[in-house]
Amino acid sequence: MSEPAETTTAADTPRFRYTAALAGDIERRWQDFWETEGTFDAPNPVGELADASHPRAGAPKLHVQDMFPYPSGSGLHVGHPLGYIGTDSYTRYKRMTGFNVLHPMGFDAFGLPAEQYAVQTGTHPRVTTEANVERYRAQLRRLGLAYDNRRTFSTTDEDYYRWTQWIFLQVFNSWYDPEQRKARPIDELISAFESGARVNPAWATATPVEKRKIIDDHRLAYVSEAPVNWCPGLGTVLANEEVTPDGRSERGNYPVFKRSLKQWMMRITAYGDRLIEDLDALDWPEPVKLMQRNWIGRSQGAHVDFATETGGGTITVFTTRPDTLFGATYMVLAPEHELVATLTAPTWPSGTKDSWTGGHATPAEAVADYRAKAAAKTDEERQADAKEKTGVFTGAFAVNPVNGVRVPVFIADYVLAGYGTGAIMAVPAQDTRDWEFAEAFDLEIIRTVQPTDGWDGGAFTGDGPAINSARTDGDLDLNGLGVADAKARMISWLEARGHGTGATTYRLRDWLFSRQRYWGEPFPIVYDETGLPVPLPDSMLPVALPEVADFAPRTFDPDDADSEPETPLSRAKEWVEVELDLGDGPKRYTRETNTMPQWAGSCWYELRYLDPKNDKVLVDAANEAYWMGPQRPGDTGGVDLYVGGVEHAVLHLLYARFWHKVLFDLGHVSSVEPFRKLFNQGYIQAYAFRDARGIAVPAEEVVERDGAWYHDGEKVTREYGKMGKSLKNVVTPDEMCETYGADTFRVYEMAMGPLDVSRPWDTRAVVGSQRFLQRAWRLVVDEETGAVRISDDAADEKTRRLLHKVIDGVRGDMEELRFNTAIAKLIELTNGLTGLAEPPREAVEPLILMMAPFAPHLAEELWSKLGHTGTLTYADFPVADPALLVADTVTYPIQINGKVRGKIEVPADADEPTVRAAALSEIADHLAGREPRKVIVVKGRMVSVVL
RNA sequence: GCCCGGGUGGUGGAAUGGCAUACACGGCCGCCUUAAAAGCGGCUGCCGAAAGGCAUGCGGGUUCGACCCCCGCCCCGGGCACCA
Repeated sequence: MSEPAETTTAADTPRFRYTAALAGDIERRWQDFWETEGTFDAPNPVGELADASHPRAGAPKLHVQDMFPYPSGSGLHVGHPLGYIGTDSYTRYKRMTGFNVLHPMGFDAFGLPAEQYAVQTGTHPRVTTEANVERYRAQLRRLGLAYDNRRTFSTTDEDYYRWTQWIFLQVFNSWYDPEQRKARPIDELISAFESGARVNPAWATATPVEKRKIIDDHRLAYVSEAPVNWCPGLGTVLANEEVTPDGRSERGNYPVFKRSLKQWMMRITAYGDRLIEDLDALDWPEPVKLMQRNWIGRSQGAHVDFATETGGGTITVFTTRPDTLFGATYMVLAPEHELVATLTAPTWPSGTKDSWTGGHATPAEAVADYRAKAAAKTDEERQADAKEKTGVFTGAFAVNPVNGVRVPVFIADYVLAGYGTGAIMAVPAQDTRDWEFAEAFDLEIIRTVQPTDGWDGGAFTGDGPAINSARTDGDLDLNGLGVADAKARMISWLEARGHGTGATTYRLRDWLFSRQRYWGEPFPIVYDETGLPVPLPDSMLPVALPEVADFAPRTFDPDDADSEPETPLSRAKEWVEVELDLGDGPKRYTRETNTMPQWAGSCWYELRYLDPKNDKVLVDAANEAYWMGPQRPGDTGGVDLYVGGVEHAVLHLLYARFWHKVLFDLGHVSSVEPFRKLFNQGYIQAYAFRDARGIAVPAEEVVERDGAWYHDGEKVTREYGKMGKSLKNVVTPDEMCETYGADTFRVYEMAMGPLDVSRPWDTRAVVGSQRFLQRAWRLVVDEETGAVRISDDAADEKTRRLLHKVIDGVRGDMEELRFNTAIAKLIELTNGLTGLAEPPREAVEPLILMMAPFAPHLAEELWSKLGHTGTLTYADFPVADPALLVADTVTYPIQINGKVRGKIEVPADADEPTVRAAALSEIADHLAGREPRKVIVVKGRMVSVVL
């Protein structure tokens, strides 16, 4: 390396001080070096990226990945790279401990903002997106992040989305076999129907088109006419996961309506059980696992059939508490339930209470009125009204199958059409909602579980012995059984008598997979004259996005629920209408004009990093097995460490797991899960300031005086939140690199707290990290002359002990991602060395190696100044000498009744009686002749005396 | 309402049963400087002149000893919310 260019600084700043300018010079040089040398290229076992001569070829592997960013137009602020710097520090450390490290970075570049910008300005989304990606690359490069640059891509690259489309075809060409609990090729289902191995009564007589429909209904990707979330304001439909609990779009906050529309779906529900069960094997934060469990919402219980008296058919309910069936005193259907019309009685039966009729003369009127009111309510209003139970009696009665008792049937909006069967048996004694309804409508309450002593009334949902739960004929008696046993007994009775079956239901719905947008992956699907979908062969991939004049989907008045989606691609007429030869000669086809949701590209990118140049397969089996395969029996495989924000807990992470499992079932990957270990980093937030009018003022211009804040002499108020343009509190990594240098910025971000904790940004405090690096620099370089001032003499005993204590501590911290405490220890070591006239090489070299993960440019520079050639990337991380970790003397604090009253220093190997005697003599004054009641000596720790 | 996570100096944080407040910021004092900045050194939990006392959200408990374990409560952040 060449000597640094002379830095221009104030006249009296020492010429060789580690200033921002010098740091910038060092950083640029090393970034160029790393890039030219391909320093961070990780060798694959096979293929184009294999390299048997690499220092880590064949070494134990480590695959660490960040959730890749969407490259937004405003670039990075200091909060964005927190996780990237964390994984970079960790992987640089692991490289030095012998691992072959894969740490790639890419860009999730399809998505709404580029499209909306395109709509406003007419700029093609590809142009905007590529410019943003270049800006991100430059910003990340400047931070010295050690990526394997051969493995980077954007999801918008044709080479990439070609494989996204290929995976879609895999999903489309599969069905889920519940017996084998896995996806299988659709051809196997067709063969099974043909041979009769699987019985489908309609198959034998079906026409070819009908057979296609039957098959299409089994595919894992399918078109369905079903209620979906239609968002007129965005002009597109949305997945359930993209709709907020108050019924609005997560992006844009527009109203969302339930509309029945023909859309692509993915059968993620088939994987509900496996998605829940396999969570147990993952090393993920518990809250994220819990959110996924809740979202999937598996509940186990039974379907129970209730006969109806009026000939309206059988009402099937789902219940998690079949044990309480003797306490079912009424039933409720969702207002939209299909049996409501046929059930509703012509007149009010005798015994109808006034409160049940809603003031109407006939059940039909009451039902019609209630249904109209319920339909008019938005989800939001429905929730707001949730406290008060409403409903009306249908005039119909059903028969409780367990004891033959007649129970009235109501409709009420507290029962949801979309969950279970849309109908419930109501057991007020054991269900809070049913209790509230029963009180409001004066219905009977029969306890079937004995509440605990002192229960003050209300529904009892806990465990207890069953009561009032026996048939008079002795055929069934649950009394005395606990809830679990009673459930099991009841289910077997229902099954034996044909009244019901054990059952499991899910809250999870199938994944709505099509969007009415331009900037997304086109579907590799065309439609023939039957209107049924036809998959394109692999040879026709990629299906490239066509050029269009107008990128916008048709949007509507956000409240216009009856509007119809219209896709941008449908306007590219010459693209949509196409002649193809799909095996039976050239024919006219119509292309699918929806595009895939933004999640598609991020559903599998962890796999493409493994083998990004491969144009034969998605990922070579040997490369996949090496980087992501299971490491031992029972292991799920997957990325060894995946770092990102908790906001993707159910969206991205659920979809990616689903796709990965399909690919596993079809034999394309050996790992069962995409991400073995997940880590949620915290957020860096910032203070923002507003003046008296409530307008945000530039945060950097605000000064603090006596606990108040002022801007231009005017008092302003402070708030805490995200960094953003509108709050005028954005701080960028570029500014930090300019003012302090990238290494200082990196050290500061890692030192300011644990990686998983959110915290406020404080530019003023960055100088502390710069001072640390300056002190370390000064250990090696004379600031005035630039000469290396290291001594080759042995370190003194004290220095040596400090060094090895720090090595030991830093290794432990690095393994556990405790970067803040690792840096604190490095600062202690540095401070311990700065006092020495000539710092010993023996201690300085390990210090530099240990600093390398956090301040890689500085470390490389000092390493070469100490006479080493090339990079330290693959140098060995220091190892502590165990002999130097045990002290030869130990200081024991002495407590009297829990308060420290003295200290003694004794040889480390002193036995207990010696320590005890020394301690008692030390505190003789405090004892004043009294005999201690008890003396506890904790070896190596302390002495506790009780008076 | 239910389920998670958290509450430690002026600030970010350290300590997972054994000397509470490591490390850093800020503040104060000093060195250097014509001066300022930068840099370097010292002090800095609170009360108190000191001796000493008091401090890890609040109240109890277990223990020789509790920020740490247990019980009850308060506050902050997040998730879910009529899911039968």
